[in-house]
Amino acid sequence: MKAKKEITIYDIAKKLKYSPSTISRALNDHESISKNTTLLIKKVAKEMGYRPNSLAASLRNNKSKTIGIMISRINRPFVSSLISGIEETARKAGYNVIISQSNDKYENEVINAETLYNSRISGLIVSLSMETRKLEHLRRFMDQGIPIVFVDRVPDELDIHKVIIDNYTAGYKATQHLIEQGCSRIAHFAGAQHRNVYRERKKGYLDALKDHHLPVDNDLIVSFKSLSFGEGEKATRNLLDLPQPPDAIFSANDTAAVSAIMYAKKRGIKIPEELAVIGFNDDPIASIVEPALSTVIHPAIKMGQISAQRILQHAAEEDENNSPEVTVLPTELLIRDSSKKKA
Amino acid sequence: MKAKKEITIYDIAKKLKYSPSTISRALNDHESISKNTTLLIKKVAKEMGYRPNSLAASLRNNKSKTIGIMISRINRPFVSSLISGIEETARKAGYNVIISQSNDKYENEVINAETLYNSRISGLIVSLSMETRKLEHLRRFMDQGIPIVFVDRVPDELDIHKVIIDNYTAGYKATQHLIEQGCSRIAHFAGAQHRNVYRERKKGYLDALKDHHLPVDNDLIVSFKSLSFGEGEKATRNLLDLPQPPDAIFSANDTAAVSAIMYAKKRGIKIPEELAVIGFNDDPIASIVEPALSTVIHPAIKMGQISAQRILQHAAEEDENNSPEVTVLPTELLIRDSSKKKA
DNA sequence: TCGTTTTTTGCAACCGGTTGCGGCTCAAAT
DNA sequence: ATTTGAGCCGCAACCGGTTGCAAAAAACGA
Repeated sequence: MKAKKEITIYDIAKKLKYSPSTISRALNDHESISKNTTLLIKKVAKEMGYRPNSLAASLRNNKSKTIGIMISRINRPFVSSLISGIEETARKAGYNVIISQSNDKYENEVINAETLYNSRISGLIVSLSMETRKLEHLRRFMDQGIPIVFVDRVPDELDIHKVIIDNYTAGYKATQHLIEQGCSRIAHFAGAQHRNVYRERKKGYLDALKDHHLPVDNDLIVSFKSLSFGEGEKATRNLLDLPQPPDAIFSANDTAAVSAIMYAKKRGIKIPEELAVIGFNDDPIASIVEPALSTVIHPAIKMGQISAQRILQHAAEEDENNSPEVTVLPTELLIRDSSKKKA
Repeated sequence: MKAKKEITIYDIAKKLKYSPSTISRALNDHESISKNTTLLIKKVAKEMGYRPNSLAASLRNNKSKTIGIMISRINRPFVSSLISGIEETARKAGYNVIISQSNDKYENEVINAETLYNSRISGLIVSLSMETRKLEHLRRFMDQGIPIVFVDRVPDELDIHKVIIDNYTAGYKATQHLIEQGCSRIAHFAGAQHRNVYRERKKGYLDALKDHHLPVDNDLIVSFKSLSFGEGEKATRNLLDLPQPPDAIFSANDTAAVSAIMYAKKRGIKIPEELAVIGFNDDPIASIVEPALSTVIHPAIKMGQISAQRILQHAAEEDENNSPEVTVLPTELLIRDSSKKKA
């Protein structure tokens, strides 16, 4: 249990009769150190088993090679894939990733922001909690020039970095697909409307109806709090009990869509003949439910990769030409059996 | 973009005419500082907007308040729940969590271990990659007295901290349940046998058969590489093509179990009448597939919480009475329709 | 009142890299 | 021979807390 002494640059310096500054510079490939010395120092460093103390460097630079992530909850398919993408690219660049969950509570997000700030992260990737409406808790990062990239659930502000999908078009296409299958009373499971993703999906839905001269029936638009399984069942029951029940549902997520399918089947409703269903996300459950759920593919891992790249790229540039970039990734409609009325 | 100056303990010291040492001690509730001064200092610190620079403290202590996690892949239901539990308890204690994925490659695990080590984490939680057979890459942590807690996929060594479930009993009970349903030719989808979890589940399966005087037929035991959906389908096909096909399957995970159900149904096999199926993990897909999959519940979040607590507790104790603890959590058999032959 | 104990606080070194600025060396230019 | 300058490298301060040891202050006892 004796803690073996760590090798420092001072040890290398002493051994090689160089100054610590030279060792430091050599290890960082500083140009003002000759090729030969650099090579020698690196060789000896390796031999001695030197490993850099990133804490010391971080302290000096007041910046740790770490990317912070703020998300709602890790154990959701979309989120964990997102993180997976971030972690992968961050690590390749020698960055660590630290994670904080808000559990969709604004309050937690504020606390986590503070903690992450104190950790001197060099960049922050945020997918907003369901509750969040203000960005005050993130102001500090901006003031300090710490790059923030918003991903998926982003604020409406314009001059910020975003990595999103085209929710509007996805919603439009999903609805249009249902219309093309011959559906005319299409219900929509809508998420919280102050979150861009759900608002855009709904807008796409509405415009698709409009463009195809279908009436908008507010009874068919259900506002969800969390798009959970239970909520989905209840909503489906209400819809099916309507005097004129819908002949299709476009749900803003897969969980609710699957619950609709399962509940409707229990009632003896034929899917997709009597009720076509399409979801959003392509969660694993989408391909398991029967009939398999048509859905919109969300490039979660890629979104994570791109978000991380933005941070890394910002960290690499010494000057701060921070023109906020908005990246919109394409989605894809994945048609399975739950919406395929025509052969 | 002007980086506002951070408040340090020196600023507080100057303002209050105390020395930085006193400030530092007061903020850490050091006993040798009088109650009054402590209170005063804390008040002023708050007023001035002081926030501790954990990097500096970490450097001095050569230990950052950070827990490292090594797992295979984040985007798997069990793993993301595990992390969720770790993150939650770690954060409550003021610790950060940094994550590294091995993608089930030993090579990556080695690299990640090195990176985490260099980050001066104060503890490490590890669920081994599928490939890992040696622990050399973790030796460094042990030598430095950095606590390691293994979770779920753990090594066979005895004198280490482990948080696991009783895979043997779970496997035994799952198999026994199938036997009680009247099944006599029970197949097993087994995972890599050098990983404790899969080995134990198989042992439970074998012992259950033995105890109920059922023969062990090696044709009915399929060795999987990764227990994936594709592998599951193929294995099921082979089993059903057998002269004497099985009347039940106990799969070491849900993915393969679900694939078996779906494939068998496609062949017109009745579940559970002709083929009873039981899985492991209770992934979301388990409750979606039809008939719903019986499975073994894995307390993933709790496992994460306990693992984190172990680390925190070790960090709290100044003396190192490191008697390795092994925590075995109970599992529960969740009987759904896929295995319910009798009413 | 004065020495002794206990409490409270300060000094200064330390953790391990990083970096502005200045110095030294040696070759090319004048 | 002297100047100039490019190439290499070292000095020393710095990042912001932490802590052993000693000193100062307060409390106590005789």
